[in-house]
Amino acid sequence: MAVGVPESVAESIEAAPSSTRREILDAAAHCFTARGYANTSIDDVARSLGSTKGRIYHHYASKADLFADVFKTGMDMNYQAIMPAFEAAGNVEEKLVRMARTHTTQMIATKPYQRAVWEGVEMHLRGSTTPEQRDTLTGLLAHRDRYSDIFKSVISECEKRGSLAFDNLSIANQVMFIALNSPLFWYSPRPGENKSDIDKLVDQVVEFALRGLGYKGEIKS
Amino acid sequence: MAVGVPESVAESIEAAPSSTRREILDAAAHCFTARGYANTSIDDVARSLGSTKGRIYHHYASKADLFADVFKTGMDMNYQAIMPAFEAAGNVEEKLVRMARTHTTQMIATKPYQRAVWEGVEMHLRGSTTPEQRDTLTGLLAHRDRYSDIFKSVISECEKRGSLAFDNLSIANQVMFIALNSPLFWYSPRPGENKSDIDKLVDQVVEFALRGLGYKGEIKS
DNA sequence: TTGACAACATACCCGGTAGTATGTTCATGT
DNA sequence: ACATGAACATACTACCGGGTATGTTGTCAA
Repeated sequence: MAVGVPESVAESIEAAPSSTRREILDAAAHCFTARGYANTSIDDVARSLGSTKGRIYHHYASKADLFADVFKTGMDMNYQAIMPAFEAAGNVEEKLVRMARTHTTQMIATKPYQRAVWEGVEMHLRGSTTPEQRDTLTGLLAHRDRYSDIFKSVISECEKRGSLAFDNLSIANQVMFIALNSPLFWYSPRPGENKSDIDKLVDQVVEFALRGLGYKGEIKS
Repeated sequence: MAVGVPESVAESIEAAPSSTRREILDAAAHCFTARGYANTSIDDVARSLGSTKGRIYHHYASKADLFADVFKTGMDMNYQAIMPAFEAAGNVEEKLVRMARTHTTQMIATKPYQRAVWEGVEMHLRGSTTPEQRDTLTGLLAHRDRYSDIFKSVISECEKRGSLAFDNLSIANQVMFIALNSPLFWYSPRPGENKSDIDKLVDQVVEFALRGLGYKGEIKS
């Protein structure tokens, strides 16, 4: 299996949303992470914007649509963050390390969006209420699966070259992602924290994940 | 810091609930994991029992109380599963391996309860609505923190002895737990699956987690 | 036999929330 | 100047779900 970016991925990454939509998205992402999707009312999002429902329903047909846009925006940000690391020169191991670091850094930098993505995945594992929501979520999940497959292919290459060691590729990929995503559940910004502090956190997480995959090499860049 | 079981832990582990309460708990745990706490109505739980609200509200004062009992029951099951591994003879490394295997096996065996525990932790990270709920959850979380501390102390011992290597103890513990808990998010029982299949899954997860902590020794028992 | 209580079922209330229907304001093209 | 539509705000409806108030049934002790 060749390591390549599916065309469908690049095509489905959309341009940055308009300023007002972005404002709504930011507020929605924060509310969703703060209270969860089900416990967040549209009025909550509107209140945190200093406006009313009308504004949101003017731009989104339903609460589910708003959530879907948060989800997709979060995933798009991940693609854009990861692609340079994926396309850069160097051997597969260096590529994996860079991708892992970028991904984890991204989880911290855009945490509200990424928690929405996480909750979206959980909602899909259950059965979302209406069939239409189901279809929308399935499309979004396919988007995420392609993202996951990019990592999967890189990991598989490394394993073939003997720089990683694990039993089952899918399980290894799953556990790795959960480890890399773990800051979503225990990180919250400290006052007076700088980029170097975050880099140290990322280093620890990435080292854990790659060691878990059986990596023996150096990780610090 | 000596490795020991706080007395408060042993005391707060309660006897198995009565048969009818256990029946309600099982149904509630399944509904909560299937649809999430917020999306699960008391009527849903009652319907899955073939009865009505009245039965549940006769045993529990509120939805929050029902959830709290699911949470506590799940944690109690964890304690009871882990204790033999914790108190058994052998060096700290063997103890850690056995505890990790037991914990992960437990995540799979009692998945509905453990997902409720997970959601309870997330609910606590956010701000649960009423102050009373908040207090109840805080008490439950303390229960869970003590459980986490048992692992933490064992890990710390191993690190002092040089059999583990990581930067920050708390972060290492967090990421390890999330890795060990990961089957909660990707495992679902297959038809015709036997204990040996599950053991293999557990082996992979535990190997990932301990390698992530810097463990170099053997893991298979 | 009966009183009392546990273990439910039934019927109802009511607050919150998604969604809608209808203003209102302002900018822009003609 | 005026029409038009985008971008909201306001007011309202309908429903769902947590919680309660009130039956109903069986059991068991005295």
